[in-house]
Amino acid sequence: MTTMQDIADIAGVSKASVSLVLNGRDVGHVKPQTAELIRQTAAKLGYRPNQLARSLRTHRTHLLGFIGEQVATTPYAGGIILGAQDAASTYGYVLLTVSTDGMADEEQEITVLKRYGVDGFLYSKMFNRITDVPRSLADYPLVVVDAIDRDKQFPSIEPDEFQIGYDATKRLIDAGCRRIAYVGCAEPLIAQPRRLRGYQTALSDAGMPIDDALHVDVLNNEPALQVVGKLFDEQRPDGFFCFNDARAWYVYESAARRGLTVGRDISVVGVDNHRVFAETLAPPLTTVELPHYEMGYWGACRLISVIEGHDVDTSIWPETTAPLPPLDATIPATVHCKLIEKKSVRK
Amino acid sequence: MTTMQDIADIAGVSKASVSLVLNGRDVGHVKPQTAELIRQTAAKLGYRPNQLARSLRTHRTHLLGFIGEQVATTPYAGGIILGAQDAASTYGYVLLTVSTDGMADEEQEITVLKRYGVDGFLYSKMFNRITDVPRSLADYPLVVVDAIDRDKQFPSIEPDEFQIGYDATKRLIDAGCRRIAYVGCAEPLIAQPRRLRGYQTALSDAGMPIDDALHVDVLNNEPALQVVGKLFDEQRPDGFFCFNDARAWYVYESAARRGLTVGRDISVVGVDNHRVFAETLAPPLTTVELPHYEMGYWGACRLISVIEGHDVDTSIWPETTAPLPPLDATIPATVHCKLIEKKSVRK
DNA sequence: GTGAAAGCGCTAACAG
DNA sequence: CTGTTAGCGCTTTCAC
Repeated sequence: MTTMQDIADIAGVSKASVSLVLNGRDVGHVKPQTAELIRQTAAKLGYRPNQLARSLRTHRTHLLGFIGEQVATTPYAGGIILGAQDAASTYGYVLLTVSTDGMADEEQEITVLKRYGVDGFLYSKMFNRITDVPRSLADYPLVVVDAIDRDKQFPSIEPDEFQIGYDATKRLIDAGCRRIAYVGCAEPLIAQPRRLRGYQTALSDAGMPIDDALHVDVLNNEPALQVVGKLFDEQRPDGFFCFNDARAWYVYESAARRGLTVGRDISVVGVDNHRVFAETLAPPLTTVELPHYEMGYWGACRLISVIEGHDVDTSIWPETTAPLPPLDATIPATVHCKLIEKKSVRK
Repeated sequence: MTTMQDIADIAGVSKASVSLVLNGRDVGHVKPQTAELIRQTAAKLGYRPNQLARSLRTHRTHLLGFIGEQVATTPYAGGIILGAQDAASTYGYVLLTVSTDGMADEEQEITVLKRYGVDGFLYSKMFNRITDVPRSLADYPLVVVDAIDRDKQFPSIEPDEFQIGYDATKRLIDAGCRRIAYVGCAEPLIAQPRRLRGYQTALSDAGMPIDDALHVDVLNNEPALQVVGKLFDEQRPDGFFCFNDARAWYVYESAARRGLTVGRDISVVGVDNHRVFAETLAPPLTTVELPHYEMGYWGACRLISVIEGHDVDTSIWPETTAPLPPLDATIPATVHCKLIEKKSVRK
């Protein structure tokens, strides 16, 4: 393994010069000629910087602690991880991943990550909710992903819930639906009121009335099916926005029991975030897909920008020669969602 | 941040003694009395070892490089990651995760991981195949997960493909099926011949004939549906083992076109590894679930055992007080699969 | 038993 | 401009 000392010896210069040159801080300090010599020697010897030694000195590791959940049971955590990793990789960071799935002790995992000197944390949940960030994380740069911090102490990144409601409803309107129901969630989720407002705004924008009778919020249980059934019988909606796939299931089931065909007699758009639907029903739902990858990506960007004080470190040597993309204040706090067309909406 | 020097100063001993004690190598070197004093001082000061400094000295980081793929699109990578992390965590390691999904440059990611001094690599694929391990990894401890190394140079861990074929076929036999078809994969996959042998062995064990006419291998394309249709018409099977969910789809579709109901007229068991099925069909398949978590878990165990020469490092201080579980040669090379019962098999 | 001292590979002051 | 020096926090001989 070649060290800076080796390079210094062979090039006949000092470690210090080598360090300066290889970290791109040579201009005005090291003669271009010697700098070039150093660079060539480094390349010839196949020098690879020892990140450990560097970190020990600088107190910066370029390590991001990623704390996730439900990593094994949904593909969503994977999406977030991948997005975060792409961003991290772009800016010269790496993810130290831990999952709190089976873990009794989140704190233990946090302690371990701290031991490795992570520069900051990505604290990620699998659906948008208000969460308590462990106090042990308070001193670190941290970004909450797919959730928000109860104390609003840390920046967070969430899906654009309003837009979800708006887009889905718009799609139903475009499909020709005249009586569009909102099948929501009776639990106190962040997303619920926001999606509802999106739904209502889409209706208003289209000059359609907002009829409270078309709005039901249900839990994930037996009575839910009756409530939705009643909605079918009393209101006869021709379009449904479903808060998630569990809610979509009630709509599909109710439709089936009434001899109605989804995609012909009624149209359904739902948000796919619990994977129940995809595994249970056919044909698949027209879906508003939650932007997990994007949240991971922008979450990591924001974290890095916090860590670096909005100044990207360009001293990643020698693999990265291209300048890093600028990382500035244009990082979004909410992310739009894609609408995935399937067969459940009339053309 | 408390360092060993701080402890030494306060306890009135030397750094060396502190190091010995806190790493559990004090017996016979440090007087029990001073050892106790050191431990108490450390606890009082809330000492946390600096893993970076330790690693710089020892050339051991307790970092495992995890190289995965399809992290964002399937829940399977997540399963492997979680399993690997659980094992890692148990033995005092952490996962440094990178995914090669969108990556043009796997090598770049590898270089980065090396810079952090990972002790070894988990090289993971998302379905069992023969893979080339990047040459740049050759000098490191490495375990291939859910694949095998073409050069058989590295240990690997795979699903027990024979058992998959055997269990699935056994299930169909138990369900009363008399003519069980094998709908396989015409691509050259490792799993194909092994599952086929499992299928054949299960039939033999049950005293049933092996009829080649009941065995078709298809690609994932249009003709496949015709081949399976022909199988239905000419052989009239009453049970189907499907290589994966894509193959299961051909069976479901063919059945539907002939007015046959899965779970009543015919029974179907399949291996769920491409998620196509789950998103496309109802009712869900009776499934042989691939043991992703387990492969991750045992893969990490094997890697750690290679790294440590079958001797687990117990110097994880101070959080881990309980002795680590023994890590020995009982690590499996193949992992059994769970059979998940759904509605597609007659009782 | 215990402590002093020499580094691991790198960065950052400070001389020259 | 360039080299010397002093560590970052820890482990590990090797004297005492």
